[in-house]
Order: sequence, then C-alpha cells, then structure tokens
Amino acid sequence: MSVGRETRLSAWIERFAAHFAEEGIPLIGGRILGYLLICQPVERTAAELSQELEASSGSISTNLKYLVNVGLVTKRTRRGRQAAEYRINEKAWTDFIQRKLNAIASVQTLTEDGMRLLSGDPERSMRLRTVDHLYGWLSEELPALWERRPASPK
Amino acid sequence: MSVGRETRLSAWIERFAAHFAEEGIPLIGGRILGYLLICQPVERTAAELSQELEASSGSISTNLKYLVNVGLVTKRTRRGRQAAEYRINEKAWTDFIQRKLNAIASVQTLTEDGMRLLSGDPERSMRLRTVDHLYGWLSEELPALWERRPASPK
DNA sequence: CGATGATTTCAGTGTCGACCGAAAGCAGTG
DNA sequence: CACTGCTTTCGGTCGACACTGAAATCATCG
Repeated sequence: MSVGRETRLSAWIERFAAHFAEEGIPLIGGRILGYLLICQPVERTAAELSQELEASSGSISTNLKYLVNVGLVTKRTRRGRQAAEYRINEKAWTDFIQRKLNAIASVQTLTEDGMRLLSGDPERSMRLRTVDHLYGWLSEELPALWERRPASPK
Repeated sequence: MSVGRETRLSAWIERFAAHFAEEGIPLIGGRILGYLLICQPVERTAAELSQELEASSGSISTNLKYLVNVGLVTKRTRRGRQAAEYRINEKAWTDFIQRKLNAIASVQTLTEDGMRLLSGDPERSMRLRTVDHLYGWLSEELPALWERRPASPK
C-alpha cells in the first residue's frame, strides 16, 4: 500500500529542515520554511503553522521573527484581520545564498592579515601562503560568478 | 608602547578560531589550526599544543583526532620518539572548501525532489521553482568553477 | 620487564540554545 | 468597553556539546 502525497510532502519538509539544521537554522525554522514553500494557499497565520507543524506558539513566534528578519519570509497584516499572514519570499534566497558565498570568501581577509603579520619571514609564512592563495582566488571568483547568476524563471 | 609580534599573532589565532567556531568547529580545534599554520618549527606535539594554547590534554586530544580525521592536520610518529608530531596539511584545504561548496549545491537535490512531488501541480510548485532554479544553476556552476581552481603557488 | 613520558579515554561540570506553555499584550468586533 | 481570538514575551526545562582533569593505556628506553 502506497503512502499519500501529503505524507511524502511532510517527509520532504522534514528532510528540508534537517538540511538547514546542519547549517545552524533551528529545526522549527526549517520546517516553517519548507512548509511555506509548498503549502496551498501560500499564506499561513502563526496559529495555522503551529497546528500544522505541531510546534508551540512560542517557537513559531520566535522562528517567524527570525525568518522575517533575514527576509526569507514576509509578514502581511490586513485590515479587518486580526491574524497576520506569513509567506515565503522567494526573492530573498539570492541574498541568503550570497551571504553563504561571502562567508567562505571572507576567510581571505583573515589569511591576508596573517600574511601581513608574517611579512619578512617567508620561511614561516609558507603554509599560510598556500591557504591564502586559494582563498584569494575564491574571493575573486565567487563574487564574479555570482554576478552571472540567472534571473528568476518567467 | 607597541605590542609584540607574538602577541599580535596570538590575537590573530583567536580571530581565526572565532571564524571557524561560527562554522561549527570547536574553539580549541580552530586554535590548533591557526597555531599550526604559523608556528615555527612547523611540527608540534600534543603536549606542546596543550601548553601553548592553555587547553587541557583531553581537549587537545579530541580536537586533534577530529582535525586529523578531516585531513587538515597530519600526525607523524617517529621511531625513537614517544611523542607524535602534528602539522598542518595545506593540501587538505582544497577538500575542505570543496565540501563547503558541495553543501550549498546539494540543496538542489532537495528542491528537485520537492518539484517531483509537486509535479502535475504547477500552481503549487511556483515558489519552489524559483528556488530550484537558483540552486540548479549553482549546482552546475560551482563544480565547474572549482575545476578551474589554481594550483598551489610554487 | 619496570620506568618514563606521552596520549587517549572517560566521567563529570558548565554553558548554551531550542523548545514549551502559560501569561501578558494587542488588534479588531459587537 | 468588554469580548474574542491571535501573537509575543518570558520563565523554566531539557538535551547537546565543549571542556576539564584524573585515570587508564600505550610506546619507547634503560
């Protein structure tokens, strides 16, 4: 007997959340993200998320605040509605990824500073030089690559 | 009165360790890494590291094991020496960085799977599609970029 | 085969952060 | 202005994990 689509979708959400948990995003935050990417309709209130993801209202609140803060989720309030509605902000994923690439490239400032401290001692700076060389290249190429990123599909 | 070079180097090590702590590497592990990148001579025993970095023998042992495991540090034992010597393995930084790039690109398998689960429902897969599009591009370009990485300096 | 000096193991401690749920706060409505 | 949801705040719990230091283990040497 085969499992239903919704079951498989919630398993997918869990995998999705697990991935981002490894990157430091709280599990519940990752679940919200995954859920908002595939739910229908696209907007949900905090209460609905709490129900659907079986998480406390407090956790939902904290994580929504965080996600709204980094821009991945947007909050919308409407006159005549006491409940705010949250939805995915697809646009923000570019910034999100860019931050990750920058984090990698930023090691270069570290290695560069180290090289400076070791200047005049080529013997001793050998090891750092190898590492600095690599990161130097990355800090050139990653931003350049990023510039060439494609526009969203139509 | 100006601070000595060694003082500034140990401040650098601390900054270095702090950076990698954000990426999930234990503080002491990061210190070992930074220290081994700039110490003279290049090899140190666990006992020396423990002294120099003011960390317990246990922490040093655990972290060295981890670093040797991921390849960033190599262990060398010598006949007639009871103490093993540890040193930086510059070569391993390429793998280390590659793993990071792969981690980013690997989200694509996630979005791809999600798209599959939503096939036949274009309306609902809109949001995921945007994200999948971006990661699809990355999972093409990052490995390609990486292929073009420069060789180590002479 | 002790003795020595090093490393690893391990139990215990402290810290930190995710999560919960109750209480307070905040619209919007009759 | 009280009432009805919904949201945020906040104290408290729990589990993970980095770190320590002592004890066990291991390798080399006399």
